[in-house]
Amino acid sequence: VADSPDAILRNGLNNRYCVLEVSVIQRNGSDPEKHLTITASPSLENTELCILRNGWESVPVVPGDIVHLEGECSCGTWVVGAQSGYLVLYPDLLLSGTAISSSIRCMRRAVLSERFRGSEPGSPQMLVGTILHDIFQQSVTNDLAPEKVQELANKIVYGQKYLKEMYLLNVKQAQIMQEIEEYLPSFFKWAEDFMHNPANQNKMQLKLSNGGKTEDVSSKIEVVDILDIEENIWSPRFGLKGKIDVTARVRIHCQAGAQSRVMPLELKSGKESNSIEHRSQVILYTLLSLERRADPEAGFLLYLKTGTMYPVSAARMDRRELMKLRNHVAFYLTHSTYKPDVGRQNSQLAALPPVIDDSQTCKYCSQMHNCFLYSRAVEQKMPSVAFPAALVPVIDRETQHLKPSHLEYFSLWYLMLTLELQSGEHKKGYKNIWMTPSLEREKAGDCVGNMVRVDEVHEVSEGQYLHFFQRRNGAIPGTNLLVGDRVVVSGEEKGLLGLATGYVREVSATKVSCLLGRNLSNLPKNTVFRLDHDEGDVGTGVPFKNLSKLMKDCPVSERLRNLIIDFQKPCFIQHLSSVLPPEAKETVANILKGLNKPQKQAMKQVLLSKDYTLIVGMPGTGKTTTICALVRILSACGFSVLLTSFTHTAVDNVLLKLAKFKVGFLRLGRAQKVHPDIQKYTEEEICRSRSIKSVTDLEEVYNSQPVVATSCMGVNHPIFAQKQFDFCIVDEASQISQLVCLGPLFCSKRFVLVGDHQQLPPLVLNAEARDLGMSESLFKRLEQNQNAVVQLTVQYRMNSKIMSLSNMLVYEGKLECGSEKVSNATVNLPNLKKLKLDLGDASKSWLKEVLDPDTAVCFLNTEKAGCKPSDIGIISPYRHQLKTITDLMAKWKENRVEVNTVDKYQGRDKSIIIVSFVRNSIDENLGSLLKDWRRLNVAITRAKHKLLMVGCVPSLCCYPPLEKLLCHLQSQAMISFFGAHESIHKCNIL
DNA sequence: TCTCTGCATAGAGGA
Repeated sequence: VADSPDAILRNGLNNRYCVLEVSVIQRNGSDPEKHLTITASPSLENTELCILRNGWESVPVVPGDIVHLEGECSCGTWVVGAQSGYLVLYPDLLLSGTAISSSIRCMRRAVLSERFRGSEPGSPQMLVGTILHDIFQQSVTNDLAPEKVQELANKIVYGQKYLKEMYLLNVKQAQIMQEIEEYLPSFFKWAEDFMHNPANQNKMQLKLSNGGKTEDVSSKIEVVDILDIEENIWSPRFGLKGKIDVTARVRIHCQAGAQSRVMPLELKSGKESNSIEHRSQVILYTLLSLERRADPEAGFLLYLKTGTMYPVSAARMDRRELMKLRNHVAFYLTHSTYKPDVGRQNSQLAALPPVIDDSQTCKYCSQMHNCFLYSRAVEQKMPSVAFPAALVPVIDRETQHLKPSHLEYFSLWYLMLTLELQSGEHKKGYKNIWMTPSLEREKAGDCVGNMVRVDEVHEVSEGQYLHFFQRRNGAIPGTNLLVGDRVVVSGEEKGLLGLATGYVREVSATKVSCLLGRNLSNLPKNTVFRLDHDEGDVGTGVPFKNLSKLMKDCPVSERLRNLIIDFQKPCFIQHLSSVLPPEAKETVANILKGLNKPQKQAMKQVLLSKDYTLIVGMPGTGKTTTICALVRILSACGFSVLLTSFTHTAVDNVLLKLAKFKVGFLRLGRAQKVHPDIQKYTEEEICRSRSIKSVTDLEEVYNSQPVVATSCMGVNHPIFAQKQFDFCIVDEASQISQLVCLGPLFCSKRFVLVGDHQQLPPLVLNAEARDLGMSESLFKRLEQNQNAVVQLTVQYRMNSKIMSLSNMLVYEGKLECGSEKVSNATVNLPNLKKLKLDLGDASKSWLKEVLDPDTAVCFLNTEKAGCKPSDIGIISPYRHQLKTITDLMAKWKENRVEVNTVDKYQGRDKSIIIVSFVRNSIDENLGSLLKDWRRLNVAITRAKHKLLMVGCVPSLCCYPPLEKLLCHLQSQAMISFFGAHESIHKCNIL
C-alpha cells in the first residue's frame, strides 16, 4: 500500500484487495500461473490467494497494487481463468471505452492521449460525426419523420450549439449541412428496417445464452423503445466509464419466439468498417450496462452512412481480452514513475508502452509529436528500451530542432507534473463518490445526500437543465458546496453513479438547485440522489499540453524556448517615439498623470519591450490600477491585448476598473464564474442578446474588441487558435504554475507578468516535485533577468508602522508610503471612549493599550498568560484554527468579521488584521507553514491601519522568519504581554 | 504536519 496511503480496502461485491506478494508458478508440462497473496483487511492480515491462469497471468501486477476481483471465491482462494472471473487492476481508475479500444492498435497512443488530454486537434469529419449523432439521437427519441428530421438538422446546424467548433475548424454552416443531408435518407431506411417493418429485414446472427448454454440465434431485430441517449455510466467494478449513444429496448424475434432486452447501440458516421475497434467499443458498453441492468450479452453497431446495423456479441473471450488490455493501460498510467533504488527517494520516469512498428498507423497518429518527444527526451537514455530500427532516424529527425537543454526541461517537467498528478489522485479523485457513503462524506462537507428531485426541470439553454433537489428529511447539513461549484449527481442506490454533472446554481437551508448537462426527469420520482462536490482532475491536462506545445517545431514555440528555457536576454527598443503613435500621445499623457513614478516607469518599460517585462507589485502598490492603466495605454496605441490571471476573481477585478473607462473588452469563460457586473461582456451573454447564429457573426464578435480577458486555463478557447495579440498581461503571475502560465503566452508577441515572488508561490502538493523545483513560477524564473524587472514600491495600503515590518523582513527598505495620509492613517473606533469606561479594571490595561489607535502594530505575547490562542483571531495559517474562531464568533449577533487563511487573504486587505500564530509549544515538530517567510510577508502586509499579532514568542522564535520579525518588534517595544484569561472576542471591539 | 486554484467531457473519424 506504499503507493496509496489512503487506499480503501474491503470485501464483498465492490471489493478492493491489496496485492502483497506475486509469484510465478511454472510447472513442467502445464501452463504458467501467477499466484497473488492478497488482503482486503486494512491491517494487511487475513490474506487470501488469487490464482491467475489461461492468459490472465500476463496481467502486469506487482506488490502494492490495488485490485478488484470478480467471480467466485472458495475457501479463501480466487481463480481467474478462461471461463470465469476477472481481475481489475486499479479499479478506481475508470478508463473510457474509446481509450481501451484505441489501445488495441497502439497502447502507447492510448496512454499518451490520456496524459495529454484534449490535445487532439479535431477535424471537420469529427464535427460532422458529432452533429449527426445529435440529430439521430434527438430524432430517434422524438420523431423520425423525414420533414421533422430535416427541420431538426436545420435547427442544429444553423443554431448556436456548434458555432465555436465550426469557427475553430474554419468551416461554413452550409458546408456542414451539405454533408449532413447525404446521411438523412439512411436514417429513414434504418427506421423502416428496424422500427416500422422489422419483418422485412434480413436475419442476423446473435450469440445469446439460453438455460446456461450459449447458442447462435438467427433473428430479426425490432427497436421497440428508446430508453436513453448519451447515457453516462461509471463502473467501478470493471474500472470502466463511457457514454452509450443509444440505450434501446429491443425485441429479438427468432424461431423459438421473441424476447426483449435492453441493449446498447453505438452510432458511427464514418466508413462502414465493422472493425475490431468499433466492435470492442460495443462489447465494453455491454460491460458498462451490467452496472444498471441485466446482461444484454450483445449490442449493435449502427453505421449512419448506410443505415446498416451489425450485431456484436459480447463473448466471454472478447470481454476477457478487453479487460486484460484495460489492465495493461491502467498499469502504464499508474506506474508512470518508479524509484530505481529501494529506500531512496528520487523518482524517475518509466518507459511508455513500446513504439509499434507500423509506419502506416504512425503516419496518421495525432500523438506522434508527444510519442517522439518522450522517446527522445526520456526513453533513449534507458538501456532497456529498444526502438524499431526504421523509426530511430525518424524520431531524431522529428526532434532535431530541440537542444539538450530543451529535452532536459521536457523530462524534468514531465516528471514533476506526473508526480503532482499522482498526489492529486490520492488526495481527491472521483472514487469517494462510490467508495464513501454519502452520510460519511457529508461530514467533510464535500457531499449532500438523501436528496429528492422537486419541481419541474427547466431547459435553460440547449443542453443545460435546471434541477431542484430537496433534502428528504429536513435541513441540508453544513456543506462546502458553493454557488458555481461543479457537482456530480448520482443515485444513492448502487449503479446510478455519475448520472449527470453540472454546476450549483443556488444553495438554501433545504434546497439545492443545479444546472446539469442531462435531464433527469425520466428517472423514477422516488429516486434518491447525492450531490458530490466535483474536485475532478482539473487542469491536469493543461500543463502537459503546454509542455508539448513548447516543444513544437514552430517559430512561436522556438522563441519561447529561447526566452524561458535558455534565458535569452529580453530586448528593449531605445525610444518611445517609435511605438507611440502621435495621435495617442495626449491620451497616454493623461493616463500617465494619474500614476506615481514607479508606475509610470512600468508603463514605459512595457512599451519599450520587445520580449517581456516583469512588474513586481509589492503589497498595496496598486497592481490593479497599474494593469488597468497599462491596458488603456496599450489600446490607445492601437495594440491588441490578452488579459489573463490564474483566478476569475483577479481577472474581473481589473475588468471592473476597466469598465469605468471607455475601453471595450470581451470576457471569455463560464458566465457562472464571472462577476455579475461583467456578465454583459461575456461571450455567452453577447451571443444570447444579439442572437448570434452564424460563424460569420461569431467571428465578428471575436474580432470586435482589441482587448480579450480570460483565465489562464481558458486559453483553450477556439479564439486563440486564430488570433495573435500584441501584448499578453498575466496578473498573479508569481502564484501560477510555470506551465499553466505559459498557456496564454503562445498567443502573443510580447508579455507582461505581474506578481511578487516574495508572496506565496504556486501550490504544489507533491513534496518531491516541490524539491525538484515545481513551485518556481515563470515570474520567479525570469526574474534573474533584472533588465526586464520594474518594481512598484509606492504603496497605499499600510501606515508607516505596519509597512516597516515587511520592509525590514523582505523588501530591504524599498517600500514607501504613497502619501502622508497613508503613512499616518489610524483606525477609526467610534465607540472606543465608551468601551474604555467599561474596561476600568486595571487587569485589562493591556487591552486599552492594544485598542489605542496609535498602537498600529502590536504583538501579544501569550507566553505567560496561558491564554488560549484559539480565543483570538482573524487570519491564521491553520484551517482548524479558523474553524474554532468561526464557531466562537457564530454566537455574536452581528458578525461581519471575515475569518480566513493567510493564503486566501493574499491580494486583499482590511483596516484591522489580527493574526493568530497558534503554535504554543516548543517541540521538534515544527510545522512547515510558518517556515515560509513568504507566507509571513503576506500575513503582515494585509492590514491598513492596525496589525495585531498573537502568539507565544519563545515558541515562534524557533522559526527563522518569525525570529527576525520578533527581534525587530522587541527593539521597537511592540510586544506586550497578554492579560490573564482575557480575550478580545468578548469585547466585541469591531 | 496539514496551506488549496484551475475546469465540461468521452468520443467525434481516420488508417
